[in-house]
This record gives sequence, C-alpha cells and structure tokens, in this order.
Amino acid sequence: MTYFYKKVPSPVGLLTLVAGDRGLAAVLWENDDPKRVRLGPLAEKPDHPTLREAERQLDGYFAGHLEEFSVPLDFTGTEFQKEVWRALTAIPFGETRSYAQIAAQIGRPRAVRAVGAAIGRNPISIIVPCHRVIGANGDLTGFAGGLEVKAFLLKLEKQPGR
Amino acid sequence: MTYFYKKVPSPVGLLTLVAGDRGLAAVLWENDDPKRVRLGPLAEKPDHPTLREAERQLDGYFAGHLEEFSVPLDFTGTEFQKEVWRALTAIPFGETRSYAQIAAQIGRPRAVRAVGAAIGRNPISIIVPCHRVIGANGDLTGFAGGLEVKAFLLKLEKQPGR
DNA sequence: TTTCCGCCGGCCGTTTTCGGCCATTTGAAT
DNA sequence: ATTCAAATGGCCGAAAACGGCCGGCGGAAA
Repeated sequence: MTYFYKKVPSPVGLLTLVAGDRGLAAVLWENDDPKRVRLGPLAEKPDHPTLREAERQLDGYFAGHLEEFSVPLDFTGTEFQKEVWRALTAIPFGETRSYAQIAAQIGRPRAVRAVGAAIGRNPISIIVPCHRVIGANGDLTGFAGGLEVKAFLLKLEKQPGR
Repeated sequence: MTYFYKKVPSPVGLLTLVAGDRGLAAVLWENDDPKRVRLGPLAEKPDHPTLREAERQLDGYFAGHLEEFSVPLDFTGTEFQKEVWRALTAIPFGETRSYAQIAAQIGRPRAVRAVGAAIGRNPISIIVPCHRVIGANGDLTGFAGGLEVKAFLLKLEKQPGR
C-alpha cells in the first residue's frame, strides 16, 4: 500500500503529514528519526483530501481555536501499540497523564516501560497527543520532537483565554 | 525559559549575575560549582535592566553605603528551599542567625540539616544573605564562595562607621 | 572541678541508586 | 527463514546516601 504526503510549515517546524487509505497515518517532525516511524512507499500529493483536512485542523490548533481533532486516523503498529495510541486520544486538551496512568488505563498496570516505548513510536504527533504524557513526578522525560517542543505544546494548551 | 547574565568584578572576585523574567535569579561565585545552582540556558546581555540594577546595588553594598537590597528576586527551587531563602532575606544587615534559628522560623524546628542543605543551594549569593547564617556555636561552618569570603562579608557588615 | 574538644546519633529534605516491570528489537545460532 | 536469548527503552517507587546541624556525652587538659 502506498502513502501520500505533504509538508506544511508550523510554529514547531516543518511538519510532514502522511495519509493512508483509512485516514491520517503520520505527522512527522522536521528532524524525525526515520526509523522511529516506518511506513510503506511515499508519494507527494499536496491536494489529498485527508492531508488538506489535517492541515486545516492543525492550523486551527496552533491558532488556538481548535481543541479536538476529528481527522480519521490510520494506525500502523502492533496491537499493543495501537491500544496505547488509542488511549492517548482520550486525554483531553490541556490535561496530562503519567505513563503509569496510561498503563493502568489499558489494563496493564505494570507495563509502564512498554507503554513508554509505544508512546515513543507514536506516528501521529500532536494529533495523537503523546506530549500530554509526562513522568509521574512531573518531569517531561522525553519527546521525539524535542523537549522544548513538548513544553511549547503543553504551554500552548495551558493558555487561559484562547 | 532562558536567562541572561553579566559578569561583574567585585572585592570578592568576578561575580556572575543572572536574570530571569521575574527578577534576579542568581549571583554566582567565580569558581562556583556548576551543579550547585542549575538554571536553564544562558545568554549574555550586559545591558539587561535587572542586571544593571543588581550591579548598582552590589557596588553600593561593597562601597559601604547600601545595607538593604531591593532588586526583585526570581527564585528557582523546591518549595522548601524557597521558604528557607525567603527566611534568609529577613535577616537584617549586620546580624547573624544559626541554622537552628532559621529552621525554627520556618516552622520546622528539627529540619536543621535540611535547612543547611537548602542554604548551601542558595542561588543568589550576597543579596540573599546566606553568609549571615553560622553554626550555633559561632563557627562559620561552610560557604560556597569560600569561608574567607564569608568572613570578609561579615566583617564588612560589622564596620562601625558608615 | 571546670572547660574544651571530638565523637555519636538523630534530625529531614533532596539526590542517587536499585530493582522490577514488559513489549520490541537486535543479533546470533540453527 | 526461524527461533531464542539478551538488550533496550520517553518508567516508577522504595531505600539508602548525603549534607554548610546540633546537643549530649565522655575524656583530657588546666
């Protein structure tokens, strides 16, 4: 199966949006490690409907007037990973969870480190809000896009009025 | 968050003044242990208003015609540490306190050693007068800038005239 | 006796260390 | 190819170690 992509600018750098046939498959960082997320062959296609919709929603998010994404998602990964990623989408805008909380939520309270690994492999940055997961003690602990970006996103979501 | 610094000469060696966005964040000794005080990224900026004001007041202090500092302070540390540091600022010019007295003052009479540790982490040397805290028996007991400097400052504040 | 000094134990926040946790990856051996 | 053992993380909580202390005690010197 082949994927279509489009690069779009953003406050956190140039993002690469990737669409699969069931929806958005990835949002990659500018300097993303290529082996963090592996998909099939890519083809550029800026006018792909899914990509255009994703871009529109991201713009709204960064502009501060969109809090919940509604693009259909097309996850690629193991069952465990997909379960973790689904759990992430349930964290509301502006809130955070610990890795342990996510682990508990998917019914594997002790698979904490495994959850960490799975979150690190989240292909759909920002839209699947892996940035809302932080250490139990409040540390930011890690982020594919860089800790500064993680801090930036959390701060963006903490802005009081809009 | 990023901090701005400026190095200024003084009778006790080259000091590094650091400003955060809420005020003065640090006054470091020339050979200060880098891991004694940890702040974010630093950028040089000699004309920063807070830094210039801090320098002015320090000059006055060393010249002997300024006894109370009034630069706004920007503390970075745990709640406990901040409480200890705040207590230090209440020690009047020319007086001293014991570690036990400080502990009592913050309502934790037995947290004496913890207070010692917190004082050792005081980022804003001189201006937050950790040099005014000495052992219950009068010993100087310890000082990031060196015991000679501690003695020097106490002597400076004991000068009769002025 | 009295004074002074050094050692000991208890005090308490912070920092560091250490295990145990578990899905994936990696690399070596069929 | 396939299988298996070992290593590897975006973790986390408990426990131990570590101080810019201090008061009490015993022994040695005056």
